[in-house]
Amino acid sequence: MQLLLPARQPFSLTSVINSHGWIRLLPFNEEPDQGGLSYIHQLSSGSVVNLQVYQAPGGVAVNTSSNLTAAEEQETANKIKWMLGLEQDFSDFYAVAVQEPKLAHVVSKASGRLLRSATLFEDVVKTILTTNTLWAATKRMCGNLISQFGEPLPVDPERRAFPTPERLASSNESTLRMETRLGYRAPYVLNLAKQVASEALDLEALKETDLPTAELRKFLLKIKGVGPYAAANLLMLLGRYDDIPIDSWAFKLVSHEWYNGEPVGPGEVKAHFEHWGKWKGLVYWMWDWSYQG
DNA sequence: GGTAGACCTGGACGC
DNA sequence: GCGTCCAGGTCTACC
Repeated sequence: MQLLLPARQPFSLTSVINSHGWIRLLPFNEEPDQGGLSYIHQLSSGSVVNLQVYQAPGGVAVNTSSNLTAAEEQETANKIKWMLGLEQDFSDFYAVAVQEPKLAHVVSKASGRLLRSATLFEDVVKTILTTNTLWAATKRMCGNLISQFGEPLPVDPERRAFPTPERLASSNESTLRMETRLGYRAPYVLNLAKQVASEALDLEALKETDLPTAELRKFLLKIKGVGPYAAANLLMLLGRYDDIPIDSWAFKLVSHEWYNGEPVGPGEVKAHFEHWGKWKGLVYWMWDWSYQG
């Protein structure tokens, strides 16, 4: 079956897909032939579906691998709206970005939306998996989590959904450490899964919270395994752009852009984006860096 | 609040 | 093939 979902204009599915590396982490997949994406998702009913998303006039078309009940259809629509930021308004950002040549592409490509997972739990776990490691290892760890704990897609059991907090909470640190190869991150992921599964931690509520960004950042920093970089990354995914996810790559970019390759620290990175105010994180993310490493 | 060392994996490199 | 070094953020202990 197919759902048609409107998007606040301007909207570009290609820009969302290319917004960062999430598209290369399972259970996302690119659908290069048709310029879309697919995502294996376990609905709250327990059903596992393949959601194929394509650009359509005024928004996106979502093809599902099986027929959905009315409740499942509504849940799917809500998830896709969140994942693609269909209702996000970037007109204020475009108004300031158009004045900066390094951001000219943002307006012409309708960029700004960042690809999100269906649940904040999945995004927090994936963010933890990006820390202190190389991208190839992040992909491997994420793939291991899904292959070992994710529910299979009935029509193609090789493809699986991201594991639920309940499923991961029923695992143990040794398995996550040694078999899933999460290393020292294993207790962080297990602890997070247990907190979410027991409802001691309601991550989904953070999607709608009106907490000031500083308070939200403090909240995220209380999660074991989430430090300054991970918190800033998650704030970006939550639509809060007044913090910059500063990692070692940020130092290289800023060093090359403004310091002729000389070593820089967090202070220099922040200094170059401070005047962008509430948009500084997005400006950093969308900046037209010529440095490729 | 700031700093040092440990954590863990895998790629690069030298032998 | 083996051993060593290094990169990559966060945690804890300590000052």
